[in-house]
Amino acid sequence: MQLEPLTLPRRPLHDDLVEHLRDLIVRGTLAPGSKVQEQALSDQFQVSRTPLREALRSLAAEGLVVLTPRRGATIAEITRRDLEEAFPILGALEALAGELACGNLTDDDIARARTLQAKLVQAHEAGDLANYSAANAALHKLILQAAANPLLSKMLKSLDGRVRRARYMVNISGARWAAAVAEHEVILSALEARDGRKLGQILKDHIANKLNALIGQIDG
Amino acid sequence: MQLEPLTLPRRPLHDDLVEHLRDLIVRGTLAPGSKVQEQALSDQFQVSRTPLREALRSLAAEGLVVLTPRRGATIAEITRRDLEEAFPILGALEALAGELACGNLTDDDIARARTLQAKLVQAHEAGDLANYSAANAALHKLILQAAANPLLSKMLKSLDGRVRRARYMVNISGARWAAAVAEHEVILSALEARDGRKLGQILKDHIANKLNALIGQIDG
DNA sequence: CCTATTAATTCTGTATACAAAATACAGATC
DNA sequence: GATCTGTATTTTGTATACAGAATTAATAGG
Repeated sequence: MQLEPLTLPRRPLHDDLVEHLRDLIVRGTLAPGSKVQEQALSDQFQVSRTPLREALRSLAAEGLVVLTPRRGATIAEITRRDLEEAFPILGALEALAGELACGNLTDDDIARARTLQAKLVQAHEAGDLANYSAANAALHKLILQAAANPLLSKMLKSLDGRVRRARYMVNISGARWAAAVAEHEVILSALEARDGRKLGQILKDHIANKLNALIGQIDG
Repeated sequence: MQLEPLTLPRRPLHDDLVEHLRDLIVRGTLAPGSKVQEQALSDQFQVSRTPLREALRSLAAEGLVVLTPRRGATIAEITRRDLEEAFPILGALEALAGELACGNLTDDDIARARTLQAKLVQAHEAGDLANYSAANAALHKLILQAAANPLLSKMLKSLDGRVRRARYMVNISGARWAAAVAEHEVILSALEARDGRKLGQILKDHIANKLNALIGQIDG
């Protein structure tokens, strides 16, 4: 008899390092622009430089660290220009995800989306940012799953990692929050109508508005 | 007096390896699905395993190789499903590039584009695939430069690497070639009109047609 | 006291070494 | 003859070692 693979927890060290470091970077613990001393970090994590260097290469591919030959690694800065470059791409890909999702959405998906939207509104009214973010993330995940394009999911996740750091730096304004909730209502209606083109356009605008809100806070 | 950095040619080995390996993979010399023995490859390139492994990590991030823990690296397969996932993304991003480009195109850019289009038509009539491809690539590059979004350029380059391998496997049909030339004429007219929305839509369709042509050849 | 040059130190890039896991192989058992 | 089990070999994962470049400290000269 054949047992299930059972996913034994034996994972390479550098994979753990990638996840841990990504978390530290996205959360801002490792500050943008700061130099990464390989020796220091590998000492701190109790590993040798070899797996650490491999992890840094992965993170460099994601754009979270910058590798300069013979000069080592630094945590990638996140400039206004970076955001202005990333957000239109994010918008285009979210729009694509929306369009693709509309072709696959089941009635059950839409019902779940409506439930999440209710939670989102409720969290907003309660001023509960944590639950709002959770519902928001769940909605995005639902759309991505319906889009059924793993490569698209992966690319969006990577892009999101780049810009998420900026959101950790600023706190959402009351006006922007209310506007976002309103936009989500429109998103839901397009979703329920399975109107791919409209959903795509709305998601694109939604992302563009996010960028403007962010930029307004980062520098006048 | 301070001399310019002068871009000394001292590049890390793994960067060279990345480029060389990418070339071998894209051209099909390293066949999809084949296992990559670290020792064997590092012996062949006369380097140690350390830089080779770092190069493999970079290529894994690009999606050209697949790393399985404790089981090593294999050259990524390129399935019909992979193409069906990658092309819509390629289309969305090319469309975005077109839209962005329209906002920045100078008269000189448009003049150069028209010249390239003429070369493209000429090469097609002469049956000169090499020059056609060159003109085609130059046109794409022109649009990307006008789009002025380095991140977008980088992502498109990476995506292109994924699908380019498939194009090395099949040869373009006469009908598809003629259609592509016709589509390029429409692209040019949208570009001359600086009609971003239209250009985006056309580029998207153009990519979708490419996918269909490819799929038709890979399997019926 | 400041600048320029040089020496010392630190850090990266690469090679090698070793441990553990995976694979291949051989013999044993049914 | 096929399958299972234990051993040998190969291969990956990680650590350490060493050479050379980059940075910093130190010293000499103005």
